[in-house]
Amino acid sequence: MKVSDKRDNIMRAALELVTEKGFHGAPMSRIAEEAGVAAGTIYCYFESKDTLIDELYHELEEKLLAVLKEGYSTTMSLRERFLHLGTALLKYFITNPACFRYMEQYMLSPFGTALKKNRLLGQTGEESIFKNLFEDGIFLKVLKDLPLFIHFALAFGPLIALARDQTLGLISMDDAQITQATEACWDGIKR
Amino acid sequence: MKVSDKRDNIMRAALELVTEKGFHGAPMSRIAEEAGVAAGTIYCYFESKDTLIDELYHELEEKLLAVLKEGYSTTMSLRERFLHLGTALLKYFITNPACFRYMEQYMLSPFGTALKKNRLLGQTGEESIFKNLFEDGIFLKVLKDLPLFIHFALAFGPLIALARDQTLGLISMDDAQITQATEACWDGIKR
DNA sequence: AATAAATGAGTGAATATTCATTCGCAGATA
DNA sequence: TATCTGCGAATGAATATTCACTCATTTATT
Repeated sequence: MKVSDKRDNIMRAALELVTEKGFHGAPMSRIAEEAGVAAGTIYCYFESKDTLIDELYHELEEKLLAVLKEGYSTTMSLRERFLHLGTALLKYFITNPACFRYMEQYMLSPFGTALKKNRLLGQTGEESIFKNLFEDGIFLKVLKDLPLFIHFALAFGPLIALARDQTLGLISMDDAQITQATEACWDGIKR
Repeated sequence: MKVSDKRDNIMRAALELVTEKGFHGAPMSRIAEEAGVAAGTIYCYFESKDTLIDELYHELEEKLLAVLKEGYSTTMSLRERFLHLGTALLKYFITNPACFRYMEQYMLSPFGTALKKNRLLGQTGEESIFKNLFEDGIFLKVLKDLPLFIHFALAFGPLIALARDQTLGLISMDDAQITQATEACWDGIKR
């Protein structure tokens, strides 16, 4: 087994366990077991459980961001840009439920709130691509003249809620419904 | 100290600690300490930590539901009914941040997902009042012809997102913004 | 005095992390 | 080629901590 394989296996095991049982249902011992690795080995790759959790989050976010950018261009109309990002986000979460559940748990934990506070200053991550879209829309008077944070809530809130219900197995959406839901979000933010 | 005071103090302490540090940052020993009570005393009132957590949630939900029903009447127009409920919900969460943060944590934990699954069958709790509203709106062709769960997501998603950001101290909304946000939610669900 | 309520040190299980030891193998040596 | 050597990677038993929960005892109430 190669060095990088071990790191990947640890990541995979952590993702799976945290997703299924939550942060506290994922002890390092079980992560190690699941990864086919000794308990101490994790500490060859990660300083602590906290850094493992952090690094996994940032890796997932990077992948998500890459997917959102696929086929995205600022030359499209604002509505097209929004629909592209919204449906891509929802579809990605639905086809990668573990990713969604991990990111959501992270975001609601002390880790995530700390991250959010930092990002209020210099914007990074997936948020800036949406920020640009909303700012353009407000300037061009296509979107309502509301604070950015309300636009974020109106756009993301429903999509996250749907992703959650779907990954929990409470509902099952098809592509048409995904589009309908994203269009309704647009109705919420558009002027 | 009266018997009921002790129970209330335990509840208050649990709410405060869970709100600030999460379920796992709220060990029974600290809840007892914060409540001014011995560790064993909690077990005079609650069978286990789990039942304490459950009972606290249901108590908070009951209070919230009572507030939402204040001044609510099905004789109002659908839009008025929705704006009443939406703004009342958001205002209540903003003025009771601990309540919001507790309920959100609960809902995302295994406790909450179990509860949600049960409620899919026989509807109870705060959901039924919204369910009636949405069903009326769809029947009267005032709302989009979408599955109920999408309406729930469109209506609650943004409000919850805003309540979260506000209770985390990331934003600060005034009454006008609360109304604007709720009106935008209406735009999302209306035909 | 009799009963009930409250106490808090104690118990055992679980957990994150450490560290003395082992392992595997890339080069060096003969 | 065959053997040795050094070293970082990997190990997993041991450690120290934390936690939910118990129960013999004390305190309050009637």
